[in-house]
Amino acid sequence: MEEAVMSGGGLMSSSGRVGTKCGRWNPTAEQVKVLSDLFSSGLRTPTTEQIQMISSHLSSFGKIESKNVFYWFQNHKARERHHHKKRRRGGGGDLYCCTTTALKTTPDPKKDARGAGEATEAAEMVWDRKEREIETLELFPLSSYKLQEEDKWRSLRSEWRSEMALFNAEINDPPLDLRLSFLFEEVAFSFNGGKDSTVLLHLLRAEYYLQKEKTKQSNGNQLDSIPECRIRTIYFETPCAFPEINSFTYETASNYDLQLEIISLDFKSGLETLMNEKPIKAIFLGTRIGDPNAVGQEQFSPSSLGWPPFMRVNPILDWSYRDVWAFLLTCKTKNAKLRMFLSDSCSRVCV
Amino acid sequence: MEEAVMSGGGLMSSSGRVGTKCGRWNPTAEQVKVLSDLFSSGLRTPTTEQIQMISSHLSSFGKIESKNVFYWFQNHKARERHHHKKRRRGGGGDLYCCTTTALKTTPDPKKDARGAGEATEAAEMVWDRKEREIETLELFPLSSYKLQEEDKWRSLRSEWRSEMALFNAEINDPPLDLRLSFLFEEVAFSFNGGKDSTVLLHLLRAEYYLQKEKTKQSNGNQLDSIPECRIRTIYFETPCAFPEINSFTYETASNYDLQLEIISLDFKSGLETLMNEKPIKAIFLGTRIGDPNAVGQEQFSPSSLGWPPFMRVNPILDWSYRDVWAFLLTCKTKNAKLRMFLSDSCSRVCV
DNA sequence: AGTGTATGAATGAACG
DNA sequence: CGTTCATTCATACACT
Repeated sequence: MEEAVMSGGGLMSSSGRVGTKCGRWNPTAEQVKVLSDLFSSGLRTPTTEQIQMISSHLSSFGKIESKNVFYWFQNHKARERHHHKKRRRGGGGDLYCCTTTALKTTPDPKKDARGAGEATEAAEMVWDRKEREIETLELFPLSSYKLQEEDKWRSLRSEWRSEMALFNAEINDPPLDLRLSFLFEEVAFSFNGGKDSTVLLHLLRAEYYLQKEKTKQSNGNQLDSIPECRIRTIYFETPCAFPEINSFTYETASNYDLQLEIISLDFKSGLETLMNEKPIKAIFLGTRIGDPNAVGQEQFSPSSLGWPPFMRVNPILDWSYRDVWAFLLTCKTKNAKLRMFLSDSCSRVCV
Repeated sequence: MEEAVMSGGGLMSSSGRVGTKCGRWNPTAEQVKVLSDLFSSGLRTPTTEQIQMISSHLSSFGKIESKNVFYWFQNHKARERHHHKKRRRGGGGDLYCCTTTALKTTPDPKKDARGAGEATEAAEMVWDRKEREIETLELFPLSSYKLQEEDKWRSLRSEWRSEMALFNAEINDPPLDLRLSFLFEEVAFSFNGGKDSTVLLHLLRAEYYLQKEKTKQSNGNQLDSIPECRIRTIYFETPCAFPEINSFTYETASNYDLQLEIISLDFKSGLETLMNEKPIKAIFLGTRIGDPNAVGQEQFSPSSLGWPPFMRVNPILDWSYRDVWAFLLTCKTKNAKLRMFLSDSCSRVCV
């Protein structure tokens, strides 16, 4: 009984759809988020071109066809209307009648819970295009930071770790692990000279060297020196930036041997150009909660529509201002001397 | 965590859902019965209006929303189809393959069992809108009949009681207890002059006085006389009734000081009018198994769709014809002289 | 306490 | 565009 009835299609790459039978499209959490955002922005019946755009945009977050987008909007629209009708009529003296549309367009609380629960799972799927045997990198909680002054760090790290644990316990978000090979292949890092992205830079470098060391030891190869961390670094050069920021950025880049890829004018098309040269699946960002463009973002958030499709990864999204400062001071970063110049309005990029 | 996420609406009566977390709709046995009846009557995809009607009708038996009704029919239909398919396909050499549709439209044997098992529990919940400390009235088995000739009664009662016990054992239906205060508040009695409803009248009066006596004794108040039993009595006056029935009905009513509320033409709207004046949660009926309108009814059966919502209570549903006669003869009711005029087709009312 | 079944809820895919 | 079908997820409950 219970045969795999469908799957009439030919040989499609065994997309690691988790528990589902793959008979039909199963949107990832990111795809749903983009679609919902568009819907709540007012989009109801996208044109064919729009459907094409959205579909190709979303294809970065998982298997998808145009018709899926088409059906999604059609269903969502119809069900919104249906609910409205039911609300209006059944609104007699009954239980649920409040909340016009807003509550309905945003996913149900229950679905939210589900989405949160599956977030990492879905995010993992995006990375999960390659083999599994590779060592992983735990970003939450921070596993270790061996670059320097490891001892001074320990207290702070335990403090953070407890914060993380609390946070994770609250949102039921287990540590995210990313795979190093992918991390340094199709992933970029957005550096803007600000405190937050500097923190992120150190985190990435720390993890890089930590993992490299592990690999080296397990290989028994003690002679080769660890190659420098050369994560692809993108600098969105804002005209409003203070000169010090720019100079600090370049200085830092040379300090850490970063190959800055500078985008100055049109961020979107500039990024597109970069991604055409070499694909980018995800970009690490120093966004923190409270940032103007952090609204609606989570640790993993698909890029907004209109932008090239990629995953925005915000590892320090939940870091507090104090965390950042403690981190940087402990790191004795040059960044400290620039603190009076940094303002929130200029220190963020990318959407 | 795990708040009661939904029920965005305001103050809803704390629907005393038993063990469930109320996360989702949990239909009562009455609601399921109505829905199943409608389904087995052929209804598969009710229109929006029908859904509204059904929903508001069922809201008298417990918390319910329109979407619950919608989903219920959708699921029921789909699962019926699914089972059909499985039957057809898996017809290989397996256990159960016979019985085309007929068996499926009627509720599953297992579901039947559950329904029976929960019937009293759910019914109790309907009554359970008030406190619990009040004395209860056992209708099954008949607890006592102290009006008159108690002695002559005893044999018959024990006989009945054994029948009841057998019956109860078979359908696993423990004695139903109703609460007096509710019984004589939002409950009415349908009297039609027939033997059965006359029996029921005596039973109700008997229980009334019995309980009153108990209360009086426990209060130590021996002086006050017990007030007359004034249960609300509804008479559905059928034009086809023999003149003798009508006259007997009125005579009986005056004998027992009943305030007859007469409904003659349109039963439904007439009943609605009555219920608007003073709400009626349940109506006692003299329906017995074998009556034309007894099909599908149980001791507690929600009113049919199209009727105002109330609970039909059929205390003597399982009484035999002989039981009724024995009862009435022993009671020396005037009813006896009318026996030749009563026909089944004219002696039933209410659905 | 784990397991299976029944079923409420949701939603993708389509039909007319 | 409203409606309906098919499939799947999630949960309550029963059984052992």
